[in-house]
Amino acid sequence: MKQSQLFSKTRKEAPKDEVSRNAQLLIRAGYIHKEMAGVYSYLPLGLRVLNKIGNIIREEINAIGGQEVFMTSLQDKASWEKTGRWSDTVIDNWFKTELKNGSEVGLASTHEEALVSILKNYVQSFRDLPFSAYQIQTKFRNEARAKSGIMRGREFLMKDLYSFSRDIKEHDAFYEKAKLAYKRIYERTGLGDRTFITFASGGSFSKYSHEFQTLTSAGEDVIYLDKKKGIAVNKEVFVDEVLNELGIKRENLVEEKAVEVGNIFSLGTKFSEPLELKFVDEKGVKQNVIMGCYGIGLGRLMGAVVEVLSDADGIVWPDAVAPFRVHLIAIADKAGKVAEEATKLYNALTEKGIDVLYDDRDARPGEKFADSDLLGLPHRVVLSEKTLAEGVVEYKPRRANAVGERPVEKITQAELLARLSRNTQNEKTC
RNA sequence: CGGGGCGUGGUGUAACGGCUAACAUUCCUGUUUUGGGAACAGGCGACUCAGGGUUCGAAUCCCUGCGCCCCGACCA
Repeated sequence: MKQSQLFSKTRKEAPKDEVSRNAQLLIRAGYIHKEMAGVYSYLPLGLRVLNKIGNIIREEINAIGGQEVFMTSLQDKASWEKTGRWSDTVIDNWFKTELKNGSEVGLASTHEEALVSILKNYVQSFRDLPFSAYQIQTKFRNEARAKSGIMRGREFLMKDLYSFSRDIKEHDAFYEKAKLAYKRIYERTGLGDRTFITFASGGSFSKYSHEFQTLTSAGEDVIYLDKKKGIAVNKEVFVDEVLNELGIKRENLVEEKAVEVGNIFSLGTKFSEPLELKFVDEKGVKQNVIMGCYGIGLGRLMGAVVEVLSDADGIVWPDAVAPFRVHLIAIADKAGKVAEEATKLYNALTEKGIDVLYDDRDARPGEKFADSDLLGLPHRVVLSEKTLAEGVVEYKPRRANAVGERPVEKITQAELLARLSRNTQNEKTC
């Protein structure tokens, strides 16, 4: 992509009403647009990040057998009444609206009812189980107070996975697989070393649910982390009884602020029973299906990455989620030779399947570098009269640096290509 | 939903109740310039969130509504 064509623009100042770091940086860098409180549009750069995150999630969920579906946002009142969740006192953040004929519909905040209703047509026998389905879809939640930029909105993309098992043993096995898939997702999106599985309150069916909490001061949750064991306890279940049960010692815990970037939950028969999702077992006996649900908010995950991976100059995207991997910057000369060479390199990289944002704008170097830091693409390559004369390119990784520190390497184009393709391979195997 | 704060060009700010609402930035034109947000010249862009009221006169004071932000509660 040539930056001169990009539908986006950077700005020096963030809107004054935007306080959260993630929204400030993402707006300044032109990734998102705020439509109203808690409601954000994604511009081309932001959408690319969202799609990369979505695809990582897809790969990992597909790998444990999840099948992708796409359900509706408009929800039928009847099935929600059966589970007792239509009431505004039970779910206080409903968005509801009306059809022309006067009947009420809801805007989905989650999809247990919807998917179970579908499955009644497809699950009859023990032979139809186990299986799991997921989607990446817009959720609507009428939050009393939106905040934290894209980390807590009223409309947001969520990956929601639902599992359907014959018995608890089968459910538990899948639940453990889901845990591992989640772990890989956070590793691949760059949050691995500061994201911890966290025990949180469960429900009527299981004592605990598990959250994935990423340490950041921007988070809303308080957790108690055992760094050695790599597990944590949410404040909501932080009592001696729980600690004893989990074999965690109070003195090994540190209190941390964190953001919940994922949640997995054993549902038991909470939904299958009222909605009558049953199957006939080997003995011909009708049984309720055992369910689990597993959520990840894509925008929240993206916001968390920005919160955690950014510095004074801007965002520092990990390779796997950056909108483009390479930022190619041409510092133009009068003769136009640099632009010519940069275009060639841009084409060469693009042909190799490497995402490049090519800053071909007629702007001064300072502006280009400042924009580049703000956008946060992981690999910066600079071409100028100087580098042309030396037969090299300048390479600088966009990692968090000390203020004023700008380490630069001079390498040949061949070496650059080799490095970038090496990184691609690492990505695939990790 | 309780408490507090705030609404002025795209963005950030200014303006005693009193001239044509100012400055910076962005944007446009031109000259010059090209390694960390260049300089100069010219220009576009706001009936000051909406509606009412007070006043000779309102961005400014008062009322109502709407919106935004913060703290708290909530987050199935």
